[in-house]
Amino acid sequence: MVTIRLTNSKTRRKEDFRPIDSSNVRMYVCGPTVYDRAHLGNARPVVVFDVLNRLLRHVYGEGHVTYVRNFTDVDDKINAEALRRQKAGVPGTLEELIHGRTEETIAWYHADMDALGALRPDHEPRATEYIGQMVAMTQGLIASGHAYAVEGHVLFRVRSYKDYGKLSGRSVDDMIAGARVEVAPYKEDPMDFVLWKPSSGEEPGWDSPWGKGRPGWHIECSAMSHELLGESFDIHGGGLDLQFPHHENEIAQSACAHPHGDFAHYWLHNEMLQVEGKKMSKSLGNFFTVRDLLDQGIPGEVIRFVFLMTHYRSPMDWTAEKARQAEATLRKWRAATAEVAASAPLVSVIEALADDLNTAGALAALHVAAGEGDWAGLKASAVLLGLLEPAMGSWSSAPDVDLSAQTQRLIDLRAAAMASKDFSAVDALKAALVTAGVEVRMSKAGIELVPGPDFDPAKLEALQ
RNA sequence: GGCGGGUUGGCGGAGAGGUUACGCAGCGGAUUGCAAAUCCGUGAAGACCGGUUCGAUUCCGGUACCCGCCUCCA
Repeated sequence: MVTIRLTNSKTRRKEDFRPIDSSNVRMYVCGPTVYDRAHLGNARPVVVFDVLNRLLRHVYGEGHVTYVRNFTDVDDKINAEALRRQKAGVPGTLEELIHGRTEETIAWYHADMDALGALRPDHEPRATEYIGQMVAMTQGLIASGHAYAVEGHVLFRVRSYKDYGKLSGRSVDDMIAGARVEVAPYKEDPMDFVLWKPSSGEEPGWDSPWGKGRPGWHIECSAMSHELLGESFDIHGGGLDLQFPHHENEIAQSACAHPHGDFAHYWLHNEMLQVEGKKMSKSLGNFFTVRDLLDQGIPGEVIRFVFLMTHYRSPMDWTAEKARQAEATLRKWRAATAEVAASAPLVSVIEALADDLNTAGALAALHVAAGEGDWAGLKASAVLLGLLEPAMGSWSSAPDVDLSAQTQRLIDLRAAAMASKDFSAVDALKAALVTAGVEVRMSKAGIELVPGPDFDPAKLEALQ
C-alpha cells in the first residue's frame, strides 16, 4: 500500500500518515459560514481537501473514508442579513428568515463547488442541528472546571489547558503581550474565549442553562466532529487563517471535554489565496466569487486546474494568465483523451500526491505522460485529480457547426491559386475565418476547419 | 510588538546534497504556397553574506525584502 506523507501542523513536520483505523479513515474540514456566495479564497481548501479525500479513497478504498465538512449557520453576519430582510418587509420570523438565507447560501455553495469538481463530503452537518451537543459539551467543561458561566456568557478558561497555544506556536503570555483581544470585564483572563453568549430579541437563540443564547464560534466544530467522528480521528483541515484562534480553541475544548481522546492526529492547513499578486479584498477591488468567474465563462475545471498548479502550503496567486494556460492544456488533453478508455492512474502521479499532496508535481507527471502519448494513463490519473471528468467537459467540446461549405470554397480557391500562383483570395478567406475564431489547417492531404475557443458564428455568417 | 511562512531561469512552478523537473513564452528545424496546428531540438535559475562538505540552489547561521495570522473578509 502507498504510504501517504502529510505535513502535520501539530509537529511542523512531514510525517507518514498512519490512520487509527484503516477501514474507516476519518477527516474533518472546517466549512463555510453560509451568509453569502463563496469567494475564490473559500474554494481553495475545498479543492485541496477534495484531492486528499480522493487520494484517501484511492488508497484505502471507496467505502473506508469518512469525510465531514460543516456548514456554520449560526453567525452574526447571517443574523444581520436576516434582520435587514425583516426590516425591508420580508414576511416571516427572524428564525425563518435566517433559515431561508442559510438554505439559499448552501444551495449556491453546492452548485459552485460542484462546478469545481469537488465531491460532496459524506456528512455536511449544520451547526444549528447540533446545539444540544454544544450545550452538553459546554456543561461538561463547566463541571470539570475548564469553563465558567458569568453574566449569561460561558467562557473557556484558557489557563486550565496547559497545551494551549501549541498548535500555533504561541504561549498565552505571548498572546497577551500582543494584546488584541476583546477586553471584557467578566473575563478571568483576557484570552478566555466564548463558548456561549446571550442573545437579544433580534438575535437567534436557544434555551440553555445560562438563559436564551447561542454558541460561540469554535464549539460547533468540537461538538460536530465528536458526534460524527469520535473522540479521536485522523485528519483535521482548514485554511491557515483558522489555525489561530479557531483550531487552537477547538483543540482546547475537545481535549478538555474528552480527556481520553486525542482529537485530531494530523492537522493540515492550506495557505491563502492572492489575486494578481495581492491579497483579495473588497477594499482593493479585486474581490470576486467563484460564481463571478463561472459567469465570465471560466469553466470550473479550469479554476480547479489553476488551484492544483500550486502546492497547497504555498500562497496561490490567481492570475488571468494562469487561467489561460490551464484552459489551453485542458483543451489539448481533453481532445486527445476523448476517445480513450482510462487505464490505471500513473504511479508517478500517485507518488506525487502521496508526497504531501504535491499536485503541481502530479500535473508535471501528467505532462510527461502526454509527451509519451500515454493518454490512457493520463486520463485515469487526471480523473483521480478530479480533472477530465466527462461531466465537467462540456465547455471544451467544439461548437456543432457545419463548415463544409467554407471548407469546399477554400479547397476550390486554393486549387485555383496553385495554378495561378496568386494566393490573395485564399489568404483573404483564411484571414476572415481566423477572425471568426476558426482554426484553419491546410496540408497536402486537404483542408480542415475547426471551430476554436473564440469561435464567433456571427462573424462566420458575414462571410456568406 | 508576538508567532509563522516565503525569496528558483522571461513568466508560472516542483523535487533532490552531486546526474534533464515540468508547463507557458522565446529561439532553431521539419512540415506548409504562406501560415496555423503538430513533431523534433535548444539556450536560460536558485535574493545577499558567511559556515558545514570533496561538492549546496538543496543542510546550518545571519542580512535584506515580501507575505500571512494575532482584527469572526478562508
